Amino acid sequence: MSVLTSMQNQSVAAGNDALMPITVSGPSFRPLYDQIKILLTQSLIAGEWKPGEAIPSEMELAARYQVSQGTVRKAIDALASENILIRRQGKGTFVATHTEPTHQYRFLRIIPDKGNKDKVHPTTNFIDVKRGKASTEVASALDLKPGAPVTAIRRVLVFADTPTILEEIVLSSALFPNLTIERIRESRGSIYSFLETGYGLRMIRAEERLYAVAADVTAAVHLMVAEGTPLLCVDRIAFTYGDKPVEWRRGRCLTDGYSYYNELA
Amino acid sequence: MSVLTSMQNQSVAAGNDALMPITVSGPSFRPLYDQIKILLTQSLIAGEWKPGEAIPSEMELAARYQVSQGTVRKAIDALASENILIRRQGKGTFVATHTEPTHQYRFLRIIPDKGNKDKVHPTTNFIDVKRGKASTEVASALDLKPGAPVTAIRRVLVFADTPTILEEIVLSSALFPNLTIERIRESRGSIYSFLETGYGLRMIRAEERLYAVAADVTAAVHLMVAEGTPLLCVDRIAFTYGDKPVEWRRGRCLTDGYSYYNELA
DNA sequence: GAGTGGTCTAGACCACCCC
DNA sequence: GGGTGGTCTAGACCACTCT
Repeated sequence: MSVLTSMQNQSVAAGNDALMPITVSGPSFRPLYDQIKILLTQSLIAGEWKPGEAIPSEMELAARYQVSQGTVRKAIDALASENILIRRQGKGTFVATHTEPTHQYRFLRIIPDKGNKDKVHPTTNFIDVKRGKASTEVASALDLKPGAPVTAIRRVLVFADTPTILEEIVLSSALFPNLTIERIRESRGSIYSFLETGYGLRMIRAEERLYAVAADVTAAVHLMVAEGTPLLCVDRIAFTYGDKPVEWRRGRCLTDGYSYYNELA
Repeated sequence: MSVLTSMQNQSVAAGNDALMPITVSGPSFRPLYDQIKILLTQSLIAGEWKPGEAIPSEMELAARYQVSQGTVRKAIDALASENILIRRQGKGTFVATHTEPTHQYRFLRIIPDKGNKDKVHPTTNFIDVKRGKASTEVASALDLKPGAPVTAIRRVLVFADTPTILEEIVLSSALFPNLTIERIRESRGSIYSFLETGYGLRMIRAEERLYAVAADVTAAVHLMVAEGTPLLCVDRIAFTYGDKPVEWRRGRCLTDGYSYYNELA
């Protein structure tokens, strides 16, 4: 017995007068594939399928939700286009992960000015990891109370031997306990891949705001430029399932030979 | 007689031994809906349907290309997701246009820091429109010979009485003859809407590169700030149908109360 | 060969818009 | 009421992957 309400009654085989026409459709109408998309998302939140794992086949899901394969397909298509699931023909559909090399630096948009939009993978120098209280800015971004305990990571990304980005990353200490510089370092990967394996929280989406600032003393020192040098500042809020904000980040970037690349459609 | 090659033979009605199995499928396989997408794009390039107009209904197109409605649907879905076509339930499918108020500033990503991501529509002050020769940078961006004749437009976008963006827009004079400040001014709309109505060329996509610079004298004067003020520099190349680059643009933006907003997925 | 995702079809019906 | 896009189904077949 399905809990879902469909646009159509399943009166395809005519003469089925016994069935209640459930086409309430009511004030707010939700397509079936949308409801299934929500159910799938809930299973992802609940951890029924973990990052990297395969979800059940389309046929199995169709049977589970009592809908046709095509409807399941449409739900999966939507999640795949949001980079939450990954389809692989002949193999199955998988929960996306930041651990794969391909998705390692998925959110990094800084690329060299020359050289055909190829990303250059940076190396990372950690500065420190400190515990502190959330500023009002961070608190409102992460839906925390001002002053809530947070952990701040500072690091420098080095592109081809040039220190290029000074980053400050802030996470709720409640959500991510026991964050230490050693644990992050030994994970050897992106921060997101570390948070995924270490805390089971996957980032699926982010919002960024870009603006220009002059380098202060700290930035000047770490990026080895003169104080006052114009820097590209990138503020980011990253979200997990259910649009829950879990990371705040500010990167200050030396755009000398590098730039932030974006496509508009 | 269809020119298209399908994945399946239309041997649905069995016992059709006379038909040649066209399933060459060969080395490079192209889904039917992809081929139809290309045909639709060609019709758009040819100007068979102009911006703002409706294209034929899905049923008509299915009949024209000798495929099912579902296949046409998938082709249109792809074009709609690229903002090339716009679907309107109950009315039809339309060729997207920059003339509509909704799409007026589709490529503008600068929004106020406060106020929930609402775009503020700027007013425009034109500085000058000059003819000149393409620099090597512009020439390579627009696929022109270095030194080819171009027209450069300079203007300032004003947000809430604050001059915020100084823009330089470069277009091939061959493609866009007789560009004058008067014609642009009297068109009263975005540049892209003007180019669309005046020259029939529609921008469908753009690439941007962002970086930080210090304000030079010109920028300082027009944006009314001190020389050396950090500015967000946005270089853009805009493309028409067939990925043909037709506009080069550099905007220098005072990010004081405003920032460049971007979503990552 | 069995299983998975991917394509294509034909047909029924719903929601929306306009006459 | 008739047209358009939107949803949903059932079924056939293709392409890919692994065993």
